[in-house]
Amino acid sequence: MDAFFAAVEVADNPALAGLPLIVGAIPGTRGVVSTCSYEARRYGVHSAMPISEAVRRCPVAQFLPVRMSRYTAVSASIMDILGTFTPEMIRVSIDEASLDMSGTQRLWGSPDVAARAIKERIRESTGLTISIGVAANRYIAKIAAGYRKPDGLVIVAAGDEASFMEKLAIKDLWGVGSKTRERLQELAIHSISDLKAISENMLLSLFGTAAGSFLFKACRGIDPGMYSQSPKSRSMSTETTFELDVCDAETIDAVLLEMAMQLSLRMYEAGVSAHTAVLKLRYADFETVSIRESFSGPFTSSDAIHSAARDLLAKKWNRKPLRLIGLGLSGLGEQDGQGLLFDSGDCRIAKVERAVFEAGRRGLGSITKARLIGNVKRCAPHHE
DNA sequence: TCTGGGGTCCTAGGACCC
DNA sequence: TCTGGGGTCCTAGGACCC
Repeated sequence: MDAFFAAVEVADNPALAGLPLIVGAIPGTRGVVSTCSYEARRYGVHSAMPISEAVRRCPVAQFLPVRMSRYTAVSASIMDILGTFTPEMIRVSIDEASLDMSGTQRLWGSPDVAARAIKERIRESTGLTISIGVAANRYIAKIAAGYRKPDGLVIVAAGDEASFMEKLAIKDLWGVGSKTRERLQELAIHSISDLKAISENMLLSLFGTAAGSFLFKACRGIDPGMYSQSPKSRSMSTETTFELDVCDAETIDAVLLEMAMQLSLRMYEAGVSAHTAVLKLRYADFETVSIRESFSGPFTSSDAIHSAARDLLAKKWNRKPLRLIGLGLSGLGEQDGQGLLFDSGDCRIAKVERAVFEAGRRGLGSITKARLIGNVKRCAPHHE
C-alpha cells in the first residue's frame, strides 16, 4: 500500500486530499510520525521522525492521530481481495503482502495484466492505490514494489535479477539497516558491485554466518529466504513511554499491573500460554536494558505475571528516572488448559479473571482492579 | 531532531548434562 | 592436575522491519 495510514484518512475524508498529512503522535508529546502523505514528504518529513521535528519541518500539515482499528479493518478487506487472486498469499504486515502467482497465468493472464487487475480491484473497492513488484522470487519482488511509488508497477523478468540489483544502492537492500550500512562504508564497500566483489568466506567472517550469507545472496538477487518460515507468534509485549520520566515506585508498580492484565487478556484471547517474562527499562538518557526469567510452568493469571514483573524490576532497576517501561512474554505455546486442572490459588484467580474477560466481551461493563483507578504520579522534568 | 510500539531473528557467553 | 567434545537451554543485547 502507498502511504497506507495517510491514504486511509484521505479515503475516509476526501477534504484532506492533496494536503500535507501526518499520521502519528500528537504534536507536543513524545512520539514519532507513523505515516505521512507524499505532500508532507516534500517537506522532509518521514516515518519514525520525532513528531516535534515534523512540526518544525511542516507546520502547515494536518496532524492526525493513529486510528489503528480502522486501518486494521481496511487491511483485512484488502487481504481478502488479494486472497481471491491466489491462495498462496503471505500477509507480511498490515499494508503488505506477497503473492505466489505461479500457475495462475490461464486465470489472470500475464504478470502485467494480472498486476493491473489487482490494482484495479483494490482501487475500486477501497479507493486506495498500491505499488506492485513482480519477479521470480519474493525478495526481488519486494524491492521492485518499492522501486517506483506510489501507484507503481515494476516487473523484473526472470534472468534479469542480477542486472536489476546492480541499479540499486546498498541502502535499497531490504535487510540492510543503518548499522550494516555504516560497517560497509568503513570497509570501503559503497555499491552493490563493491559488495559482489567480496568473497562469501570473507562476508561470513566479517558479519557472521547469518548476516554474511544474507549479504552474499541479496546483492546477487538470490532470495535470502525472508518469508520462508511460517510466521507463528513467539512473543507478545506492551510498552509505554511516559510524557515525563517517572521515578515513583508505586506508579511503576501500577503500570506493571495494568500491563500484566493486558498481556493476560491477550494470551487468553490467543489461546496461548507463556513461560518467560521480560521486563524492559529505558532511562532518561535512552539507555535501554532488559531482564528476563523463565519459569517451569506457564503463567495462568495476571497476578502471576505481575509478581514476576515485580521481581524483575527489583533486580534490574537502578532507581533512576524511567522514560519507558515494557513488559513482555515469550516462550509462547498452545494453551493446553492443564494449569487449570489443579485448584491452586493461582488457578482460582485465573478462573475469576476469565469470567471477567467474558463479562467484558458480552458487554457487561468494564471491570478493573481498584488500585488502577486514580492518577498517575510522575517526576518533575529531570535536568542534569 | 531527541528519538513509539509491536514484533522477528541472531549472537555470544554461561550453566548444566553426558 | 589439567583437561574433551557434544548437546540443550537460557540470558542480554543488538539489528532490522513495519
